[in-house]
Order: sequence, then structure tokens, then C-alpha cells
Amino acid sequence: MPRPASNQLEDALAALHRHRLRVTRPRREILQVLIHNHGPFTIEQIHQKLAGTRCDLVTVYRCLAALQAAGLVRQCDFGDGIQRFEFSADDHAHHHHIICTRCRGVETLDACIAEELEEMVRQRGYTEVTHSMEFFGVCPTCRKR
Amino acid sequence: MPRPASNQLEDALAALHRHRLRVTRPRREILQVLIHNHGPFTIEQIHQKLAGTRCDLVTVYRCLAALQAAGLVRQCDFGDGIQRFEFSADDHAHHHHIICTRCRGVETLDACIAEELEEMVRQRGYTEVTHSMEFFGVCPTCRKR
DNA sequence: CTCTTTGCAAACGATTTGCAAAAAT
DNA sequence: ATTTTTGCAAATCGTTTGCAAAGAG
Repeated sequence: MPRPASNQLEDALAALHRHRLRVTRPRREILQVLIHNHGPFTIEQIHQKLAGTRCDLVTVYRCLAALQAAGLVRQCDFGDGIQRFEFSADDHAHHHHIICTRCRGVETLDACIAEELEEMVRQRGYTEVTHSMEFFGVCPTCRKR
Repeated sequence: MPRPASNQLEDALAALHRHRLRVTRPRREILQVLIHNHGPFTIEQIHQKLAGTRCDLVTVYRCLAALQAAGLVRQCDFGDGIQRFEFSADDHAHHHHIICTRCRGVETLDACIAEELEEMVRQRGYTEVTHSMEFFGVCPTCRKR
């Protein structure tokens, strides 16, 4: 059961504080956008959702780097070399994505069985081990047409 | 037991034929480089290994696209937005990589447990399902210094 | 008041494209 | 002879950087 969005925002702003990062308007707006919309978004998409609140594209880049440093945002890689981000809270379960190779639509896949493999990697002497796992395919909608 | 490199090259050239792609010098050279060296390489790296056989960087890009279309080469994504390729033959077992987040060094991880998850994706109606799975961490060498 | 963050312009680096010449079939 | 592929130059696109002005603590 996820926390209400308003609390998620509060928590996130508090986390910014803890990381000695200032709470600015762009950062707050971007957090709101990511809390209220699911699915990873490109910088461009986030920038567009910010329309109205004039904010430079470069600022979106810099804010997301800051939010990532504070652990509030997670970067996702869909294999096309474009950065995508999604909100990442403690109660956000670890998950992966299914990406349609035609329309680039995204679904979430909650299952993950990579822990055992991560353990193998640690046994080879690696530390700070993480992983990425994405699935690609043609979604039912694209298949029809 | 992998086939000898000379046969792998022959097979690859035959595959080019089957795909109605011409066997040109750059394509042959690139295939040789990838057959004789393991590990995914960036376009730049492949281009450097081609030194001596003057070949434009753009040609390397185009050749790799062609080789990928023919299924002779597999693209790997290390999360830094840079294309990497490795030779992909039938007897090349499906595998994944461990990437050091400091030195970007690469190790191979033969195990893979994603088949069950791929099945879940298919049950959701996706076709032509594939996946990518990479592990990141700090390698023992980087850890020491 | 001090230090961080923003906006804008310009730089960057990987990748792509247009087109005429060269090579493959 | 026909069609594909190459080389070179220039364009493109996402991302990064420098610096002065604005904003946060």
C-alpha cells in the first residue's frame, strides 16, 4: 500500500534536505510530475509536462541528476541510448519493464529473479552490485495492426 | 565446443549471402575482428582494431547495422548510451555481462534465469520477446585502489 | 550574506544522412 | 550493367559545460 502522493512529496523534499540539496521550484515541480505519473519518462517528456512552469530543459537535466544523487529517482535504460527516469521511493518495489519494440510503450513487470545472480557476481569479488533487466517484444496492440 | 574461427568466418560470410548482403572488405574485416576478440566493443574500438585497413568510421556504423540485420552480431547495452557489439553465432551461448562501474571493464556471466520471465511476458500477449540483463558493480581491482 | 541553482548560449560527442565515386554481383 | 556499399562532409540529436543573474537558506 503506497503512501498518499502528498506524503511522498513531503518525504522527498525532506530527503533533499538530508542530502544538503536546496528545495527549489523546478525540483519540487519535477518531483510532483514523477509522483503523479507512472512509468519512466525521458527528460524531454518531463520537460513537456512542466509546461506552464517555465523551466529550462537544461535545468531538468540538472535536477534529475540531483534527484538521482539523493536516491529519489531511478534511471532506466531502454536500450535506445536515451535517459529515462522514474520516481523511486522506499515503498516502490524493485521492478522491471516490458518495452514494445514498435511503439516503445512500457509496461511494468514486478517479478525479479536476479538476486541469485547478483550473489554470484558478489562472489566474484564485485561490490555495490546492481543490475538492469528489461524485456523487449511486440505488444498485442502493435501486433494487430 | 566452439567452431574454429576460420569456419565461423565462412559461416558468417555465407549468412551474409543468404541475407542478400554483399561480401565487402570492411564487412569481412569487421567480422574477423569480432571473431578473434571477445567482449563487446564500441564502434570506435572496432574502428581502431581495423587500423591499417583504412576504413571510415561511418562504414563501421553501417556494416554493424548490416551484420546485426543478418543476425551475425548482437548489440549490448551497458547503460552509458554507447553502442557495443559482439559476435553472435549459433553456438555462442546466450550470456550476460558484469560491468565495472569504475573502469567499465567487462566480464561474462554465462548463467541466465530469465526464461521464466520471458514466458510471463509472452503470456501477456507479447511476441518476439527478448531481454537484456546486465550486472553492475565495482570490480576487485578498482576496489583496491 | 553566502553558497547553490537557474537560464541561456555555446560546446560536445555519438550517430545519422546526402551524395558522388568505387566495388560487388 | 545494375545495384549495393563506401568515403567524406555536413547535419542531427541528446547531453554537458561556462558563466552571470536569480534564488534558497
